[in-house]
Order: sequence, then C-alpha cells, then structure tokens
Amino acid sequence: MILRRGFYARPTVEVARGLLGKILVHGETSGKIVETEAYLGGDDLAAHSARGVTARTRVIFGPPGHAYVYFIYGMYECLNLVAEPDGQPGCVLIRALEPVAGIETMQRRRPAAHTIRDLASGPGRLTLALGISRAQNGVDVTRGSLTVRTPDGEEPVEIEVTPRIGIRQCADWPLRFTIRGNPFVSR
DNA sequence: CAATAGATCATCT
DNA sequence: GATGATCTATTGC
Repeated sequence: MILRRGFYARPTVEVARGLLGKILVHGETSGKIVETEAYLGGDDLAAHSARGVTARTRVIFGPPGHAYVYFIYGMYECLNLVAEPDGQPGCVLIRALEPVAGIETMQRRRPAAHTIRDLASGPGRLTLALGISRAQNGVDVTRGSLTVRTPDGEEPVEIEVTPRIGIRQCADWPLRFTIRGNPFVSR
C-alpha cells in the first residue's frame, strides 16, 4: 500500500514517527526506514525553512507528500518528505534505511560500503544507495517512481527519541526518532 | 580504535 | 566570503 497524502498532512512529529518501519521505494531498490528527524516551522532555527520561503525552501512550504532533496557539504544530497498542510513548513529527514530489495544495485552505487549495514545508514548514504538526487526535488511521493509503502505484515515498532544529529541550533531538541535496537540506525 | 582533515558547492550574509 | 541536517580515508596511539 502506498501512503496517501493524508498521511503526510499532519503535524511533522507524527509523520516522522509514523514513517518508522515503512518502506521507501525508488525504482528497483527499496529499504525500511529505521531513522528519521523532524524539522519544524516556527522557531526551529535548525530547519532550512526557518528563514522563510526562498528558491531552495519553497517545497517545504508546499503541499505534503512531496520530496525535498538538498545538496550539502559540496558532495552529498539528503532526502526529506514534506509534512503539514499546504502553506505550512515542516519536513522529515530520512536518516537511515535497512536495505530490502535491489541490494546488488545499491552495492554497485556504494563501493565504499563493505557491509550491508553501511549501505544506507546515513542521510548521504541512502540517497546514493537508492539513486536519489536533486532531480527528485519536488516530486510527488504518493505516485511515480519514488514512493513510501506499508510493508506486508507490518509489525509494531518500538520508537526511541533522541536529539538530532549534526546541527548547532536547537541541538538539544528531542526530534530524532529511531527503531530501538535496529542495527541499521546510523551512529 | 579514536581523532581529524579533506572533498567541494549551493545558498545566504 | 563563510558555512553547512556528511562521509571517507588517513593518521596517530
């Protein structure tokens, strides 16, 4: 089942928690989402949307259920899914996946990864493994080649909450969500 | 094993 | 002109 737009048109934190355990699919490759972070509107200064609408951040303010892909550190791209109703900022950073399908393709795209565990355990890693780039910025994630689905026989997940990684502003806000004990969570 | 430097560029000041 | 929601290779113990 592909997640419908209504799933994303909710508060960002609920979407971030709800995405854990879901399957991110791009072409022949897919992986289970095991780690997310919420980036809010308002006074969350760590979020790209904190300084208002710009050429880069306009998709965060757009309709939910779309991909926000940005380029960072001159080398890597990171994937977010837009939450909140149209007009309100909020997005969820996908930080780590447990590879499910197309593993050989992922290994070809990530020669530096020597174990399955390292294939997609990080924001920059999973975009490389799934072949996601800025070409996917703004695409609709409820249809097309990039989607999120509920797994067959979905199991309940135990969620662990911690501060977000790699930021300076609001560094102690508990907005990082992981599946407790899952070995594919990044370090 | 832990610490750190280097890669490299879009975006905003 | 500085900085950043990172990753990797290399150095040093």
